[in-house]
Amino acid sequence: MPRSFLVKKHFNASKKPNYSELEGPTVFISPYVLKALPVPVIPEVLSPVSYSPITVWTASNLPLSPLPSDLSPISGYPSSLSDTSSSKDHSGSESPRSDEDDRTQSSKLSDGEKFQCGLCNKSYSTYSGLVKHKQLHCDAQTRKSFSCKYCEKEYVSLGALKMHIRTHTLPCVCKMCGKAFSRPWLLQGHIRTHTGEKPFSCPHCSRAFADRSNLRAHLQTHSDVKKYQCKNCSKTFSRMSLLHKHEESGCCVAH
DNA sequence: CTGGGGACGGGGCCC
DNA sequence: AGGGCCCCGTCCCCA
Repeated sequence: MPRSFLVKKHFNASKKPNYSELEGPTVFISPYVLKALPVPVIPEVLSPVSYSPITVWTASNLPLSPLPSDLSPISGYPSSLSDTSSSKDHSGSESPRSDEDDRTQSSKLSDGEKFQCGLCNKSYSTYSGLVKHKQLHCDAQTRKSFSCKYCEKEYVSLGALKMHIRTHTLPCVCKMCGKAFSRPWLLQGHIRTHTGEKPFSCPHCSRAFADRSNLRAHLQTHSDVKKYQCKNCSKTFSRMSLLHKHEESGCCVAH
């Protein structure tokens, strides 16, 4: 499954966004453009978008700290522990349990890791580490998700939601054509379409590409056995889209 | 119709 | 915690 589809899409994905209709803070990030253009550049600091007070979670109203009392696992636990949380957080996938179960499970473990998440069994040396984990992952999961106010997408973590919201606000604007992008590096890639810069060269031929993904796809054309293979006829393709076309056309085997 | 290139989206990882 | 980058992917267009 493509990672882009880890979230539900409720709109026609084939439509490209109408950038001009989307509003939000803008930031111009390309030093190249800054140097090249006589146009006045106003680098605005990317600030949180002000959202209307509705019930869905957004980047600005997420219950980061403290959690609502009905969600907070804090009661009954020491609050003065330093935050020396253990290894990186990891989203669990087990079946949800109640908050009370969580508190019961968040009990003392071994010497190094004393607090355990009741949902994914991940352990932390401090209670605050456990709280941070639960806020960003497991509590979010048991509460379904963080929902975007601009669309109906849902995310299991705050960071993912924040990143997604940028796809609505599109804060990175090309000074040459006005096109807007969600992330600075997307804008940088776009600027190469203006400058003609192609920093990604094929080691097998003289071609160069502005986009690393396009080079990767191109490299497939040099391979005898390509990455995407038809299950029916074993024919291989350089791109998944070509494989899909092949399969949809009926392949060479009757279904 | 097929294969390939161009442009771009988005989640995850790393610093 | 946030930004940059990587990787994987899609869509559109054209030869």
